Parts: sequence; C-alpha cells; structure tokens
Amino acid sequence: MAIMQVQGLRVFREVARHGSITAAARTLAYTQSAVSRQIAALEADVGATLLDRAARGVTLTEAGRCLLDHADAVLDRLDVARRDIAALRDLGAGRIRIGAFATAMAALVPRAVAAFQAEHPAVAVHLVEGLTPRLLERIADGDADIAVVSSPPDDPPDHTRYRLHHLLDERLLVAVPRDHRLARRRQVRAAELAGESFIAGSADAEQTLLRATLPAGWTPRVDIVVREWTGKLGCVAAGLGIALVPALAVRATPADLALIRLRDASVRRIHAVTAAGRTPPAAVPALLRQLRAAAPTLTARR
Amino acid sequence: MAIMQVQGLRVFREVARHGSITAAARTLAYTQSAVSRQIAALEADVGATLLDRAARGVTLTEAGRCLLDHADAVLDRLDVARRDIAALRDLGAGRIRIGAFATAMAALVPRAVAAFQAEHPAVAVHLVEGLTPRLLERIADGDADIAVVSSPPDDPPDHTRYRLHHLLDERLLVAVPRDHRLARRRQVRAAELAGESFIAGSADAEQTLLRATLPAGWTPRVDIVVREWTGKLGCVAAGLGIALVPALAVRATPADLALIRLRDASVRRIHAVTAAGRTPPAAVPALLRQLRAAAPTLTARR
DNA sequence: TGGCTGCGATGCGCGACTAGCATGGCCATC
DNA sequence: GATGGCCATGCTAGTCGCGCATCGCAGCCA
Repeated sequence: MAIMQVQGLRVFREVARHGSITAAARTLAYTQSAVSRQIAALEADVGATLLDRAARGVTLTEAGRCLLDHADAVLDRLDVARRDIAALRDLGAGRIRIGAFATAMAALVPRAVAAFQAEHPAVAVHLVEGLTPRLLERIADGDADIAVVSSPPDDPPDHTRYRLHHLLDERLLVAVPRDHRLARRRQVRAAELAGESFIAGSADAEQTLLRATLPAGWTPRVDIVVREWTGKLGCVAAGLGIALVPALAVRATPADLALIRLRDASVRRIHAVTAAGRTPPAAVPALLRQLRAAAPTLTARR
Repeated sequence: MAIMQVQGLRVFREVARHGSITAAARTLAYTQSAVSRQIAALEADVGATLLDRAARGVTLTEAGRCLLDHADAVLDRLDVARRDIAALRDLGAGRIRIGAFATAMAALVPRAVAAFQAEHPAVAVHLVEGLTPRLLERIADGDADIAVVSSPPDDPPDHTRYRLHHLLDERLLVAVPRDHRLARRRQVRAAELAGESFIAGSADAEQTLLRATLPAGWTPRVDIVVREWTGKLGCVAAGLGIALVPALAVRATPADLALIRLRDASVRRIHAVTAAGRTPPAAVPALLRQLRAAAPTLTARR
C-alpha cells in the first residue's frame, strides 16, 4: 500500500484551497487527470472519501477536513525541517564546540572566534580549555567539533583518527631583563642558557618545554615558581631570572624586558584537529578559516 | 526535484534507530542497496550530509539529528492522521447533526439516538428541532447531516437535491372520550367527524392535517385551542371535544380516552433526508439503521 | 601480513508507477 | 436543446525505484 505520499498531501491541500481539482492542477502545473488520480490514490490510502464531487468543483467531506488539518501540519513541518537544515548549512543556526589548550586561549582562539562570530552571529560557540590528550579524546568521542592542540613535530596526533589542519609552528621565546647579557640578541641557542636561573610556571613545566632540545642530563635550574604570566614576567623584569615564554602567550611585548627567540628549541606544532570519519558541522570550516587567518599575526616577530 | 518522500523519512528514521543501513533494510524488508539509495536521495534533497559512514554502521551528523526530530514529528503526525480518519470511519469519533420536526422528537428520534449512542458512544450527537422546510435548508446548506421530516405523499422533498430514506407513513389518529359514540370503532372516515368540535394545537394546525383529505369547503369546527399534548388530551378525556393526534406523538395510549385510526386521512410520509451530492459522515448510515429499527415500533397499533 | 568478514556504494536491468492525452459522463446555465 | 465547465478513466510512454550482483573499504584474526 502506498504510504501517504507527501506529494499527495501537497496536491490535496491545493485542491482544498481552490475547491477545484482543475484549478489546483493549474497552479501545480499538472494536468487535471494527474490531480484527480492523486486524490483518488490518497482516498484509497486513508480509506475514506475526502472530497464531494459536484458540478462546480469539489467540497471537503468530514474526513477531508480532518485530513486537511493534519496535512497542513505535516507540510508546514517539512518546510521547517528544510529551513532548519538549510540554516545549519548556511550557518544561520547551529553550534560549534571548540577545545583548545591553555596558551591557544590567550590570543589565537579568541581572535578567531571573535571574527567567526562577527561573520556568523547565529551560531552558538562553546569553548573548552584542556590539555591536548583530553582534547583529542573529546574529538574522538564526538564531544567537541574542533580542537586546537599542540604536539611535538615528531609525535603528531594519529592522522587515521584525526584530521589535522596545521596552523603554525610555535616558537619558544626567552624573556630576559633589559640589562641581561643576551638582551640585544635576536636569537639564542638553548645551550647558552645553561647556568641561568629559570622562573617557572610550575616545578617541571619548563623541563617539558626544553626536554626535546637540551642535551640529555642537563636540567635547567629553577629557583622561583610563579604561576601567572604577569608575575613571572614581573620577576624577569626585576632581574630575578629568565623565563621561557611560548610565542602564543605573548600578546604584546612588555616594555621592560626583552623576548629572544630560542633558536634550537623544539617547536611545538599547533594543529586544529577534527574527527576523521565524521562530517563536521558547517561552522567548522568557517572557524578553521578564521584560525588560519589569525595564526600568522601571532608568529610574526616584532 | 523530489519533494521529501515520506518513505524516505521512514527509512531514515529506521536507519537512525538502528545505526546501520543494513539492519534498517532488514527490518523494512528492503535490500541494503534500496535503503542506501533512499538515504542518498534524501541527502540530495535536503542538501546536507545526514549520516557519517563508518566501517561499523553509520552515525547521524548534526543535520541528521536535526532532520530526525522533524521526521519523527512528521511521521507521528501522519499516523495520527490515519488513526483519526479511521476513527471517523469506524465511528470511534466524529459528530452527527440531526434535525427533526417536533413530533418526531417525541419518540422516534430519541429512541433511535439512544440506540445509536449505546452502539457508538464516541460520536457526538447534535439535535435540532425545526419545521420541515427549515430542516431541508439546513441539509442543503450542509448545516445538518440528516433530518427527519414529514411531507405529504404527493409533495416529497426534491429527490435531486436530497436522498430520501422512507421511514414510515404516519397515520392520523382521532382521540375521543371513552364514552364517545365512536369510542369502540377501530377506524373512522374523516367525513364522520363532521360536526364534531375539535380541540386544536393551534388555530389552523388541524386544518393543515385534514386539508388534503376532507371535502373541499368543509372546515372542522375548532372551539378550543390548547398548545400542549397533555392538555389537549386532557380536554378530550373531559369530553370537551375530539382531537387529531399524529401517531408519532403517541408514546402510550392514555387510559381515559380512545385513539381511533382516521382511515382516509392523508398520511404524512416520514423520511430521513440527507444531502444528495454529499458524502455523509460515517455516523449517518448507522443512525439511519436505528431510525429504521425504531420506526415500526411506533406504527404498530395497540 | 594476508585472508576474512561486515558494511556501504554503485552499475545494470526490469517492473511498477505516474503523468499526459484524449474521451466520456454529469450537471448547470443560457 | 446546445454549450461549457468539471471530474473520472482507458491507454500509452517515460521515469523511478527496487533487486541483483559487485566493488571498495576498514577492522579483525590467525
């Protein structure tokens, strides 16, 4: 048995509106016979007479009136469905869930998101900060749509599970006081920092940053631990030591200290990551474009 | 372009439920290829990818989840429509608007309606009392579904505009006091009533009742006018005169008077009338059956 | 690592469906 | 009684959709 064709309902609604099969056929660009048959099929389907045929057009029966209500609702709902999906596609609606590691949250992601929202104000943005492994989990589980993660060049996220969109390679900077012996240098080698006292964000964080590059067995001397960037850089400015600064964390060069490129430090590769097998929300490519646009502004050296 | 086939939505819902095209195909008794194509067609129609195809089954995309909501609503609504129409057809719902002239309201219609309601308690019954011409108007205008009307045998309602369902021919009775000279008779001729004093319901109502049969120029003598049947029959019992009584108005023979069949009075034909060109609500045939069942019980002479 | 299995996509062919054409019947109007 | 408008229907051709078979791909296991 035919299963209540949408086309049939559409035709039926038009017939009901016009009170005439012929008139409905005209506006639908069908022949009268086609419409007549559509109605007949619909009647056979629902098992009731829908129209009373008279000399001048047709009239709805009780069953016809009943069906018309439902047909209107159904057709309207289908229009809504079509519109909703189009809105999702054209970024007139929807949602994007973004994950990013802490440093990316400093400037890269906020700038990209701001530009994205200016372009697509109807899309809801969810932001989550986290460490790279956890962010990748979220992507794999479908709990986030896109994540900005950092990874060593020799250990990128599994490209069979993730689609990687390279954004930039993050340089590591060294912050030194204005009067430091290296303050005039544009770049230094890590080895030259041996013997310096490091001001760290946490006891072993800088070790992680330097580990890949520094000679094995060499451990930077950490005398002061300061959590916040402002405090850390304040200590540097006061001459208490030097500090490693990921380039992404720098929004503007502070006046009272120097930032020197660490020449041979392993760069961290910054990727935007999406799930490999999944069709991303339409907002993802748009945000990706903004991330790509924002990335160069943060790698340029001042 | 195809217009969002219902079948497509149904298939899509099943696929979403199972998370697998093959599994959905099995439960739908289709081949995997058919379902795969249905989904592809739906995707082309809405202009968005609905499923992510993985090695183990499929997952909904954002657009897919969006469409699923709407598809559920639409399919549910179609089921409701089907159910509603079936209910109308099977008298599990709906309404019937009945018109009837006053005398029919005394017993015929109430009995039929009572039996009908016992059979189909879900159908709402609207009752309207009125004169035959007005009732016929209502039928023609679609303001009533069925009407019980009376008409002279030689002037039935226009059968091109109305479907007539003959219920009974109503005899006219004469009510006389128990000690009246005619009280023992089973029937009388109208001519035998000449000279009698009539107790009428209204000044000229009885003339209407008798006009067709009585010799032209003969006018029954009306001395007393009493509106109500009970009062009218009370007057007869008290010996104040005799009265004409439509058979339908008699529910039980009063003990204190005699009812005599008026042999040559023009009978009134009682029809149930429906609109000729219109499909009646399903309740109409059912009520018609009850009217036909109730009619004989009111024509049988006690 | 190579066969195996399960899943979805697709080329091909046939059957069913459906729209169009032409015709016929019915009713109202002139 | 003729005419015109409206709906139903027999017939035909084009289209669509399903099934069959096959292919490609990914994960699994020995």
